[in-house]
Amino acid sequence: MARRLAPWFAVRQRDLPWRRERTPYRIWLAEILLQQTRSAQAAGYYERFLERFPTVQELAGAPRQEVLRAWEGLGYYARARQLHAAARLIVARHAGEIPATLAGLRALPGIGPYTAAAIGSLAFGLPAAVVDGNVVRVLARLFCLTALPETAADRRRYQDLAQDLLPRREPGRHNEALMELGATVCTPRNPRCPVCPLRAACGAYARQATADFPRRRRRPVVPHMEVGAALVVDSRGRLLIAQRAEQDLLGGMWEFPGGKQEPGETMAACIRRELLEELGIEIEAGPVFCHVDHAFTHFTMRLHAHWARRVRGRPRMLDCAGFAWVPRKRLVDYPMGKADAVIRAQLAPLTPWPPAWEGLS
DNA sequence: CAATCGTGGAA
DNA sequence: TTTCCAAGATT
Repeated sequence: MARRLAPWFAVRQRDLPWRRERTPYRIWLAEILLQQTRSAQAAGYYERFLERFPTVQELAGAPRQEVLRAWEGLGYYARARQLHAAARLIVARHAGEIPATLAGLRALPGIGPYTAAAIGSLAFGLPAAVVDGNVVRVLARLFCLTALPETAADRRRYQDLAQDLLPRREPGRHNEALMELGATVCTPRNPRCPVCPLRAACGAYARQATADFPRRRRRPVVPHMEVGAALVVDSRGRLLIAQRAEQDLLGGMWEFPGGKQEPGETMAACIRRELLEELGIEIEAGPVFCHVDHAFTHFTMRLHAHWARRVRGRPRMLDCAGFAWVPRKRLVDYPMGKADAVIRAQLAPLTPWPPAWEGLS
């Protein structure tokens, strides 16, 4: 298998930014960026991130908000927080060197079984097999495996098989080739079997049953939420934004404050309640500015942005990690999730500013 | 183990 | 239009 894969990869591999100049830091960064993320989307972030944080020392020395800003729009923001925390650990405890052992890598935040094997093999030549979604799909088809990759026991079977198939020569190259095959040939739907270098050995291809492997689990129906957000504008045209708690969804990111609508509650009442709970201020909720539909992995939401003004009280950090009154043009300095970023973008071109909502200023 | 954690592209 | 799922980790 490795003998057929290597020459194919040598010729067919894509030109990706993290394949141009390989250092442990760059390999680490690329692997974190690529977790649950397509290479086409990760590529732009990789280059901008490296330009902003060329070394682990500069990453470690940066404020967390700057790191989140470089990550804005990519999702799974815990990756950015953990990358930053790991960089600080590497500088503080490893003399700025990325650990060169699987155990050392695994001990860093954000590095699990896959990423440890990927960095270990690609950066340090360690004989560790990677098992990602691509590898599972390729192996399931090659060997007609019916094991579902979701459970730990089945996961181990894929891991053991991949380890058995790993050549001693250039294990990193082999790992990369197997993933590349899954990404470009052995795709989830409509695999390009005619050009596959492993076609002759593929059980699923022999049975003409590639669509049956790997088996998949039904995805549960996701709930829907109606969420309100307040565009609280002060007399100088500044907007009130809040920072989400570390452990929450979109942890550490900024948002227009608000929250989930309760049953039987008007959106205006929802927004008033949420700002009282989160920031301890009384507001008056005004007209709708816009709404944004957004789909997360495990729920969908419609975010309703209402104009609002502060009636009583000063903001306090009751149920948030921070707050700020920010001029409209400075909003881009604060990392936001997609839905709030859409609202922010719609605010940007508004004239006049502040908007002429009766009673605003 | 099972749930949680984002976003976007492809079919 | 809807569904699937991507170089997974953490709790």
